[in-house]
Amino acid sequence: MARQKNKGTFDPQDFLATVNGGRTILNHRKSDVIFEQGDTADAVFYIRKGKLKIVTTSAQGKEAVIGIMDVGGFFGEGCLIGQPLRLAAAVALTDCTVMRIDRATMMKILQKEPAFAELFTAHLLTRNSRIEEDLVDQLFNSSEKRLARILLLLANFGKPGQPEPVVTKISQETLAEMVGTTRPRVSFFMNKFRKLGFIEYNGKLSVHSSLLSVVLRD
Amino acid sequence: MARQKNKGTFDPQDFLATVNGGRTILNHRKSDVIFEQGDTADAVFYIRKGKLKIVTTSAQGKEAVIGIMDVGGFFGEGCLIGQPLRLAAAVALTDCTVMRIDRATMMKILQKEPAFAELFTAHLLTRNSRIEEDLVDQLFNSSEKRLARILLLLANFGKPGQPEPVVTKISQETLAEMVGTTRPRVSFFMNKFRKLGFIEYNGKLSVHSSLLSVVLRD
DNA sequence: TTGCCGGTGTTCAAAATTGAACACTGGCGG
DNA sequence: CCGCCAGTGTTCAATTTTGAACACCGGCAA
Repeated sequence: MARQKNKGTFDPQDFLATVNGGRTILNHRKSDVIFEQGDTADAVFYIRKGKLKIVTTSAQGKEAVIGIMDVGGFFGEGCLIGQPLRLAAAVALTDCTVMRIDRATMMKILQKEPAFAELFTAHLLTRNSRIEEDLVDQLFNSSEKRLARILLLLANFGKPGQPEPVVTKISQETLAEMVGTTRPRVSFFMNKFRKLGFIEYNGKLSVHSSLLSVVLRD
Repeated sequence: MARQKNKGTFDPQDFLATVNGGRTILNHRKSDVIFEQGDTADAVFYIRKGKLKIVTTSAQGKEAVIGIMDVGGFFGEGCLIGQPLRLAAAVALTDCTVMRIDRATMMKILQKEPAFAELFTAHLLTRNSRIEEDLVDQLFNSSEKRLARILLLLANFGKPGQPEPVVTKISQETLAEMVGTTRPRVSFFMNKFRKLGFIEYNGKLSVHSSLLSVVLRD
């Protein structure tokens, strides 16, 4: 079982690193599709390394990024409450390593191991509040502010470290999908931000804290 | 403690009905504010009776309804991951009875009682997928479709029962906040829907399943 | 009865956003 | 070297959305 040698204890981190009943480790290259919208949903995933995006495609073919998941995050949880199919695709943004956990295994372990359940609940709460913020952002703010916010978030603002926040290359197309607008709009505002000295970019992108003024003004 | 007489067992429903360490029952009248945006966040709430809305107000004074919570739902969970202040207000839509659970009590019980944790996790997952849907709706659909969707959801579509779905009175202003648009827009589309026979309303509102065509078309 | 008031129906110009188009760039494989 | 191509900068008309305004309709208290 998912139990360690020192019997009687349970370490979630160890559980999430060990291949065993119902758990497998998968390696993906950048841009790989981990699952596709419409696939049958019978497992939850945990990210051990890398970053990925969750993308939905509308009937008209428009795409929207509804989440960027990072190390330590879970995704594909919808299947735990009876969603039979994936409502969105998961696409690797970098090379990444994920652990796949069967739905049944996941449910069992959530019941049996409070320490694990706690970890998972914390993830859900965090994710919850992030989506709520995204929704509010969408409802209240112009695309200019939304873009500024996304750039700041990508640059890990709020987290310690990174005195000069740099984001790895990301296309305007993807930014547009994340912000919920069109590419020309992103291009327009990126240039505006650059002219104002809020960001710099040639190949890489660096975001200055002065960009905050865009989000905060008015 | 939160333990029943028949020692050794734990019934979440019973727990959520019994006043005891860290738990209190509160009764609210329609339109009462259960907590305000900016209040200190030190408790989670569980709805035993009634319906309420979660509302955020922007710096510019615009309001947005980011959730309608019903019997059996939790709200105010943000405090469990260190949000010190309420990011939104909770306002009763009907008379309602809620149980207030101290943050500390909630965290303890989540650790100690798997059955309760399971209930809570299920709530989080459901809420999660609903907000995601709301976000996607906002990103993809026009205000006309969004209004149609909200009306259908209010009429409890998807749930069994209600052959002729009727919604209790709700102002166009509130609808506008839920949909994320302006009141004139709501007025315009409501009349359009009425003319097309998708809805009826004098005092009460009834929603026909034919309204689905608006959401599905194109 | 009168006057107030919340909720509604409607209009309209201003502003934001879309979507499609076109030219330009730099890298990369052949 | 050349051609291809993804990503970018830019334009612009069409469409959607906003925000403010005004009139109308009950109900209800004075």
